[in-house]
Amino acid sequence: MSLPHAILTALLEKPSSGLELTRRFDRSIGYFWSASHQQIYRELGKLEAEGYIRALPAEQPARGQKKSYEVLPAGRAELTRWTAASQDPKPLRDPLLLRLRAAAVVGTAGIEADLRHHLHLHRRQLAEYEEIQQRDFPPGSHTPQNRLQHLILRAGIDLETFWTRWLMDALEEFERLPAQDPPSRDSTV
Amino acid sequence: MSLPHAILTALLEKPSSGLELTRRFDRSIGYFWSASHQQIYRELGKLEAEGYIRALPAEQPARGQKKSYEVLPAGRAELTRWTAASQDPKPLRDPLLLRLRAAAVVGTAGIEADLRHHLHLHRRQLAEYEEIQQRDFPPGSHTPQNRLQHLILRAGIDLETFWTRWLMDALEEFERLPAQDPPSRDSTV
DNA sequence: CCCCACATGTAATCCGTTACATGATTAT
DNA sequence: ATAATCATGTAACGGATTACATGTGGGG
Repeated sequence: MSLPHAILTALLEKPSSGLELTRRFDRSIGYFWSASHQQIYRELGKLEAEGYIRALPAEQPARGQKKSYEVLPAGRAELTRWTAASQDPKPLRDPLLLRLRAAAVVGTAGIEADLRHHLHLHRRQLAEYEEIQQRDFPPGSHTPQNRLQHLILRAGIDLETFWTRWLMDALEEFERLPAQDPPSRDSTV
Repeated sequence: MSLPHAILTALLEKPSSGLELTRRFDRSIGYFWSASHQQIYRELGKLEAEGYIRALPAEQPARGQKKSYEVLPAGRAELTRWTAASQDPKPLRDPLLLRLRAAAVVGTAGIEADLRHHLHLHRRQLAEYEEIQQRDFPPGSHTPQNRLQHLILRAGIDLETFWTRWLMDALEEFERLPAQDPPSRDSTV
């Protein structure tokens, strides 16, 4: 149940139309909560029906016309409630680690190239975060709001740093590994 | 599309019944790909229908009776194919970071206790991983298979280490923060 | 005999993804 | 006029979660 609250947060920061939200979910907020435009439009409809947001009164009927939304008091209250409520962290779910585990059983053929690909993408993301850090959080800029935002960004930076290092480790391990492909302790195949 | 492959991997390691798989998904494999028993039973049905696995012939008809499965050659082939195929990493999705961002808008009241709770859980998970490391990967035990498994475990350890550190950082930040709750630059509420 | 744990499932709902549809505006 | 682009949606599907249902076997 996070998407509606992500949208409420974005709309509080700045009232927007569906497409503008979609754009913003490709940057800032999307760095840790992505969403497609279909999800966003559907959710905007629900939020409006529940009385959490409303369309800005600019008299646009329907399709093809821009339609901006703003948060109503009930929406802000709901977001406040959700922010303060306790939630358990979800267990980790990572396809790449799963694939490595599978590779330990059926052989590592082909996986190395993909590790390189992942490494490339994580490096790029890390560079993007570091650019943002230099631009938006120069040393000595700390209002309370800034501190929180910077804390969030640092999580992103540290996570990408972890993945980058771990993937380099993994690739090193693979180079040292005998290139044998299927361990095949199971010879029935 | 990872669950069926997680199940195939688990069944290759050891033929099992649905409940046994559920148990194993609460430990080892579940550390990076969790699944409920409902998901597992449904998926076992599909995998059997597709000819990837079969029930071990022990003549059990239906409900209440144990029913074990083993992987067929087609299943192993499919797992091999999937392991080698390239996949893009999914963008990060983390409700806690989202909540912090929301807190920067509607106030940080109540969130600190939950950060402590998360910290506790991550510390516990880290301790569990480290125990496994000492038990299963003592220094000097490196068959190729072991190296891969250890690599995967190290990812878990490093991730939990990251979260533990980051949460301690965050809590420190909160203590330094003025205890004001709603920044409320928006006074229309 | 009854209850509980073991074991296997079904049903309803929600969320996310993919593909497609439609209207309005602007440039050529 | 027409094509491209902006903008808002619909429909269909599949995976995950939650709640519930059903049957077996053993201990008290």
